[in-house]
Amino acid sequence: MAHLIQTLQDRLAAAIERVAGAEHAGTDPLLRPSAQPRFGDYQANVAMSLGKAIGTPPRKLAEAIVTAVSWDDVCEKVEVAGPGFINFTFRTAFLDEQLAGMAADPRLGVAAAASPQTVVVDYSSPNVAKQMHIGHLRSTIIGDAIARVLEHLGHRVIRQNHIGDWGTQFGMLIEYLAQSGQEAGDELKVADLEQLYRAAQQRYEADETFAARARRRVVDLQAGEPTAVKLWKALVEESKRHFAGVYRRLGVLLGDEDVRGESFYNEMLPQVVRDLEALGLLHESEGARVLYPPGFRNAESEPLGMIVRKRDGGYLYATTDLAAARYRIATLGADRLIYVTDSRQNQHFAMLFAALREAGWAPAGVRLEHVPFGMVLGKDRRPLKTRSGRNVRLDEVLDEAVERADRIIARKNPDLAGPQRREVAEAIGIGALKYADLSGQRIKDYIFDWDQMLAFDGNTAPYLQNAYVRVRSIFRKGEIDPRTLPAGAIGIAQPSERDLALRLLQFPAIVAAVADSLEPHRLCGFLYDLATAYHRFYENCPVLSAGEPALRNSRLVLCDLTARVLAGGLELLGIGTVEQM
RNA sequence: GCGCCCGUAGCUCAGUGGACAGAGCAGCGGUCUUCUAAACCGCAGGUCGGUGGUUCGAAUCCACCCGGGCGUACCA
Repeated sequence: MAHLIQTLQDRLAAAIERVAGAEHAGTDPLLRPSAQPRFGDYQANVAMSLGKAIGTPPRKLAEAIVTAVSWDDVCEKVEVAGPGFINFTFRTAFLDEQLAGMAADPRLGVAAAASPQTVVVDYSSPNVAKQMHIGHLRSTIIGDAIARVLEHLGHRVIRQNHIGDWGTQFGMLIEYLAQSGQEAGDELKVADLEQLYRAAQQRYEADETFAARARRRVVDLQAGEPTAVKLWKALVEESKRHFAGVYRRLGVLLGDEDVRGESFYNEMLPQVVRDLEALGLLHESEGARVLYPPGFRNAESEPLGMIVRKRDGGYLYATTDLAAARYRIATLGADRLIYVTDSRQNQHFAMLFAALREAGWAPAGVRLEHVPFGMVLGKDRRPLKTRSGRNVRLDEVLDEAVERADRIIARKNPDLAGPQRREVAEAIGIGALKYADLSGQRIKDYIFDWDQMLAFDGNTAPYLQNAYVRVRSIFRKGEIDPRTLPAGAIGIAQPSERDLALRLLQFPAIVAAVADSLEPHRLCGFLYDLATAYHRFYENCPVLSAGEPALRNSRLVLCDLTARVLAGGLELLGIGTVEQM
């Protein structure tokens, strides 16, 4: 079933073609929700811009568009106003019908993509042998939301957790483990990875003999020497267990099968360089092999290059990223590559994409996208750190989120206790944390503020979760199973019902917009507006005591639809709901 | 220096080239014998960093400037 915006859009396209000719058939009708109720439900602004282009007075063109096709089945009123706005007011019966269709649809009107794509989403990417910290939060949460949305739309989503499991730092870690009696083959038990890392680093800096042995271990590892490899593998395995624990708690859909670390591409690196050589794209600079994508300048305004092979023959992240992208396109069959990393890597990805195009490894049809995001700042507007200046550990952040949520629930709803309260605290705390990260424009830095993210007012997860709870509480109180409701029972009677209906019907378009823009905050904004519309409805429209059975049924269906969109929308963001809070 | 990003109410943030710029918090004032008041309603609060430009129309697009952040090859 075409959703209502699509219906209007299609009809506008037909009208424009009839009035302005086939060459303007594809013109965007500039359909928007109306700025004010007196301008109807939706407005099309196409007449002003198109009128100018084809030399017809906008008002005249608007009137021609209005009379070119019939709107009667959809709109009770179509008016031309001001300089050439076309204002549409839907027929209530049409809205009823649309809502009924949405209510009967398990996908809530969100159609699966007509031509599914293979999309690789690269996100999270923590480092082996280190605790996950606050710096991994945004990539993990935003990337997961994006992957969920694309998957829901029927795309084949391949998650890639590009963990940092390779590099010279493993020399000191291996040497440290070996010296502390860790036997190759033992399962590694490292309670605190961060501590191990620091200890190894300290030793490396203080002890020259140790450092020399550590460097030797790097060579061993690269050569596949069994002891070095075993210890390295043990480190990777322990780290993956740590990551999995954090992901489970965060409700992030990254599993072991999604882990494809830097080491995976090792054996491809020489070939990458050879192929770039063969393409004539590499130049010599101070002993390194360098690719210069056009348009990049360094501090001295000389061409800025990507080093793909160091003077000493080693490879860098640029080489690995090239190999990974090529693998994802050629082997995994990706139509779209998405990288969710902080905005500081903007230039790196711009160069990487330019290089991929230049090498012909990313054909024109493949979409390459960096999804940049800003930093997490403390209230002092400086990057968030602990008092001692260290990175804030993610598991500590999660604990604190749940603790704080638990305290709030204990205060506000003393009836809730025991394991149920714990479960609710988990959903509220983690949800609040994730939502705070998702609800603003991702490119901006955001200020990490417990009180704000856990507030039950404003654009927060608890507010949305509470709106859901309030809906569900109606069904509990009325002892009604929403599945037994007749979906077709909707009959809008009140203005606040109509506002709620229009809001609900936007859901499919919003999900599509998020999939295209990769901006989850749009979905957040929508859910917040929906919850607000529901609360107004809730104030004005008694449900259980609605009197007439038809009205009561209609409102119950509206309630259920609201609950399903709220829960479904939050689910797309990776945030859970609870029945009571 | 060059490049990228940010600048909207006291604070935290929305805002798709369209009609008088919107929320939440904080402030002031209302509304619970009635489905969770964890809510709702109202009042007050703005040279949309600045100056030009494009446009019938600019917070939104362009140029320059002012603030702030980040990047600027042998880490990732």
